[in-house]
Amino acid sequence: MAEKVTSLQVAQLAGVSQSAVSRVFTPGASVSKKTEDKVRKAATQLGYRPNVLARAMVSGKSRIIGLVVGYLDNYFYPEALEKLSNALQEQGYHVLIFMASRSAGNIDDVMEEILDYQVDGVILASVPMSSDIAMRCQQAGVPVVLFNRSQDMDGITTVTSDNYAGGRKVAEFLVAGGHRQIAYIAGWQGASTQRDREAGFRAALGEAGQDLFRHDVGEFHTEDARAAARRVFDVAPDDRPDAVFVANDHMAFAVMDVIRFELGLRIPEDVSVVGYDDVPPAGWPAYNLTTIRQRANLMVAETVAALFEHIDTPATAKPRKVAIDGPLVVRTSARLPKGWTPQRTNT
Amino acid sequence: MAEKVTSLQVAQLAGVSQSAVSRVFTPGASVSKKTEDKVRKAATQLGYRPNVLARAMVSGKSRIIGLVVGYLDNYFYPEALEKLSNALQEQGYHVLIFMASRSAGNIDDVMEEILDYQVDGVILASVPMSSDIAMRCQQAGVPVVLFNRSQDMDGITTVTSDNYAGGRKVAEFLVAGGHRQIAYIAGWQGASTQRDREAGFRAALGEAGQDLFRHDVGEFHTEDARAAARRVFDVAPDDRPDAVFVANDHMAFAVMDVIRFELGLRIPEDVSVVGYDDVPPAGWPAYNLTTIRQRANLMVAETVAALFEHIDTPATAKPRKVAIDGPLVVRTSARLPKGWTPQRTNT
DNA sequence: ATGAAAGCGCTAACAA
DNA sequence: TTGTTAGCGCTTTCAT
Repeated sequence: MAEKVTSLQVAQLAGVSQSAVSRVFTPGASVSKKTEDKVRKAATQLGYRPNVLARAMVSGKSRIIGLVVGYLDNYFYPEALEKLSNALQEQGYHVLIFMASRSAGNIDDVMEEILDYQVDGVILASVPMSSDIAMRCQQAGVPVVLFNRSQDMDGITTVTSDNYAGGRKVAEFLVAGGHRQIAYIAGWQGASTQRDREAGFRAALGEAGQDLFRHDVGEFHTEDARAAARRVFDVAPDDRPDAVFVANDHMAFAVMDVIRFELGLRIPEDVSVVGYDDVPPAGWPAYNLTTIRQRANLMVAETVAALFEHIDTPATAKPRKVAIDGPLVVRTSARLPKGWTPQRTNT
Repeated sequence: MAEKVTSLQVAQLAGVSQSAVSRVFTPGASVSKKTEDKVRKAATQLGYRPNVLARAMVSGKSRIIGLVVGYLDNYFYPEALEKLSNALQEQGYHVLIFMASRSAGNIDDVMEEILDYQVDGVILASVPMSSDIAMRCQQAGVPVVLFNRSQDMDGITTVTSDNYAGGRKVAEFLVAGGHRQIAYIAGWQGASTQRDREAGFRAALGEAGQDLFRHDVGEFHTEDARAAARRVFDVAPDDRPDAVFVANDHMAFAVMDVIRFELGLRIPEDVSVVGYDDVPPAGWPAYNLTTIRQRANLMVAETVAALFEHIDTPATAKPRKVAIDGPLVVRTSARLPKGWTPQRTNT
């Protein structure tokens, strides 16, 4: 079992000073080709690799990014997590995960813990009380960016899709499709994503001269969404909405299941359904859900860029609110306005 | 912005030595009640928290567990990741994520990186070449456990569901259901999970006097599974299997979609489909997939327990292969043998 | 029970 | 370009 190899051992084998070894492994340090060769040879021979923790102690940079995530039920998050982690890895950073959800009682504890690791930055994804936590980080001098949550509070960088515009697009699409009794099933009201989607949706509906026909809340949870769907659709035919915008795909699947399999209604003939996120199952033929795409790649790229900006140039980096436009992906869960055609399935 | 507070500052404020402060924050050290009170008071006042990295340097324990994961497409992994992270957090450990998949070209690089962080242990989940990597860890003196992968190689602790037994159960269920032309759609052959499921399935089929009617490979990927489904089912009715066991749920959804929506066949009247994993969408009414449940909670508990055993008592901990039995969850995607009833949906 | 002192493995001035 | 030196913040003997 290969024991720990230190830079000192490498130095001795190579016949140079310990600092010479350090320099070889420090990008941008000045070492002669000859020394470098000797050191690399010795290092390889011994299987030496610099100790990240020791380096972090003295340099103050751990190359660790804390990622706080509430839950992974919504399949948008596994995707985002994977991309985030990959993007960070490419920059030589790594992700320390903190589940802020269930068991982990106190979110404050989680924050303490995360700061104990001297992380270089923090990404908050789908976390309740994001703003409080974000402030704590700021105060501790740790750069933060909120992923898929925005906050009124200034001074915090946030990256989201353009939820307001997305909500508008859905309303316009549904109105163009000839719907006149349009319902909305909301997510958790504490989430800015939910509020913005609803606001955009209502605004565009209003401009088209329509009011929301029905409103209910699914809290972003499957079971709550199911219950909401029953309240909204298990009614006399005349009271039934002819279309529903569900605040995210995760809930939309549950809503579709209730509509089709419990109530025996047809989609989209009896009811049009539109979701938000475009997670993979939305493209599965069993759902074929028309939905707003959240462009995870772009959101991740912006998040990482903003975070590094704050890390590298804390003085000049200013907080910004990035909202990335997402297209409406037209499939078959909602009636098509004239002239529209659905996208090919499973792209 | 609160600057870093050191134990020395706390010591000075409390009027004690720096070591006293250290002892207060070291479980099981000997400090008088009086000293402890003074220190805690000063610590709270200053907002002091021990620096995990510095502690790791001297103690040699980072309280970081490296989690290497190949991909998160299969929705079993987000669930496992969440539970794993929670379980570890409860023990005061945290998870450093390494995506071993796509972009990250060389898996060896990933391993180097992970060891650079002086992790106390490594969990490998769904990683190609697991055994090589695991050996590398062992050699570096870092405890490893393979999650949801097993290896012939001795000396490595692995935790899986009992894939062989699971495969058997499916075969027995399908045979009891009166099927006589039973197909199998395999996952990636490099995965022990795939091999064991297939082996168990074939064995029980053989004991019932049946041969596999058709065999194809879906590689655990949606698109490959779809293609396999077409090859297997888009044939003359007599050549068509009357049942198929798909190596995991993720592929089973794709297979069901092809069978129902491309080929217009009915499930389970024309074809019975059984999967493996029991991920959440399996319980969604649009699929209602009969499948073997992987008990994530148990698997996680065993994984964490085994890992800590190796960390805490490296001398006496011996490698073991844990295989956790998983029940067949009977839903409606496969014809019921006499006397069987489907479980309630969405449990 | 407590303090002093010696590092953990490394980077970053500072000289040379 | 290179070696020497001084720590980073903490735990852990070793005395007291």
